[in-house]
Amino acid sequence: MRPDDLAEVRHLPLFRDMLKANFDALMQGAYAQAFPEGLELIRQGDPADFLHVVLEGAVELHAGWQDRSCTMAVVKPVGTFILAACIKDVPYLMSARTLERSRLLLVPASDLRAVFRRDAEFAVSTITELAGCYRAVVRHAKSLKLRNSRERVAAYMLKQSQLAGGALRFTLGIEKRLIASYLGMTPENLSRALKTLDDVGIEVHGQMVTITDMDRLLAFVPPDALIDGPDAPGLVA
Amino acid sequence: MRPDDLAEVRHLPLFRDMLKANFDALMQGAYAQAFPEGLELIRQGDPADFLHVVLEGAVELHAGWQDRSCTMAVVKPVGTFILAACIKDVPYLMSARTLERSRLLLVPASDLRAVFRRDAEFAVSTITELAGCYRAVVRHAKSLKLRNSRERVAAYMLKQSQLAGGALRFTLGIEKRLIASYLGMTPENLSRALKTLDDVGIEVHGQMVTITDMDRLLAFVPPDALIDGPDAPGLVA
DNA sequence: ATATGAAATTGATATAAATCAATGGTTGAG
DNA sequence: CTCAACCATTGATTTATATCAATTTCATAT
Repeated sequence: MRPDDLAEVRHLPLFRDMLKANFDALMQGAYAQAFPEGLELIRQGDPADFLHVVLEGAVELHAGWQDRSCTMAVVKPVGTFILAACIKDVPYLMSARTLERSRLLLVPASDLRAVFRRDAEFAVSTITELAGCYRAVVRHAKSLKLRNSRERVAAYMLKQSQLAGGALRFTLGIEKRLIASYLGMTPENLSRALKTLDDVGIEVHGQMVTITDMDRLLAFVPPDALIDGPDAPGLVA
Repeated sequence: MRPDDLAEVRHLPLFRDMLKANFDALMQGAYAQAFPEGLELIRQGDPADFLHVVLEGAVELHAGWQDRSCTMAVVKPVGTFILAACIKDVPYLMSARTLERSRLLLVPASDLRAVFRRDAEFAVSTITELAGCYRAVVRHAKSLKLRNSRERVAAYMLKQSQLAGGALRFTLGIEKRLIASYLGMTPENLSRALKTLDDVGIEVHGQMVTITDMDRLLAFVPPDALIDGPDAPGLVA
């Protein structure tokens, strides 16, 4: 594991407030590893052995039932995933696969549980991180239940624009089929929705998104801090 | 606040492992109060001042956007809600209203935050509680994305049967319009879905549900521990 | 460059679900 | 007991979305 990785991990909200000795102990048992694109890192139902931290690349969290599956989130550097399962020592609810070549830090779940019992600051950070994750999923569920697919797409684009620093022009960064699945619709439906969204000020060509009329976009999907608000760090989709 | 309430609260997973002194201190600042039916206890967007514990009655958590709204959960005794907002000291993502006359325990959020900083056991309990809440919402989102409305209804009935100790006959306990909203569908659609579900072994008359053919029901919605698994205590719908 | 395979788009159609409208049933207040 | 209000149901219809099928586009490996 590279020293600058260590520094970056140390700066994560989850790790930055804990005692140095405890951080070092955690990292002692952890290891960084590179994985090729398309690798299934964990499968839903597996026992939760490691907290995963994305150092480089991108990881898709997805879930399946019967023969169906859907994208639940995409995590980019520097974000963590499956903290909750590790803490409760129960099976993962979601699977994870690399979307590109990725480097991950794997922190043994048992170490995690041991450390937050003796480091109050780390316990507080864990609480805050989990609360953030919880709220992110609640927002996702609200979006699914309160908006139709066209509105979800528009809100998604608006949010990506904000993540890009308010740019009116940005690239999507992930495949449209993943966005579609994340937003709870088919790729065909997303494609059609995007075409009709020029009515409200969004134009998309390939990976490039241009917001041609922010006022109309804002009128169409009034952004709501209680749905579109800031997520946990590293959580892209 | 009644002594037996106190005992019941003390037995909650969230509170049972903390030091007695700290529990007493928390309860010192807390107060129990009865509310009439249909009262809006909190509104989404409000600052999070109190952790709520349902001692008696039932509380609906719901969310709104534009002119729409939907039920996100129903909490019955003895369950807590809006822990995450209290911890992060940020606005509530959901509103809450009493479904019937209810008695609640209100614990000041600031006390909460102070106590888990000095009581490691309480911090661990909070972590575990939050992880459970997180997983409950993830399951809800998975259900919304992976199942159609008929399947969600069938799975809901199956789960209620299990909550009723595996009974093949049980009462719903909440209004159908709430169930519909919770499951992400209209009341009309729920009504129709229920009628067609006799095909797979479910019959509903009023509030009474009878599972007439468990095998067929299980074949139709193979229950999945990663979706239908046990929720946080007190979380009914 | 060209061939290959996956993603994205497009069109046609089917299905699921929402909406609108009307009716019947239940509950609680007076 | 009767009425009013709300919930639940039912039917007719519209709308949203999924599905199926066929191209086209794009990225990549050869």
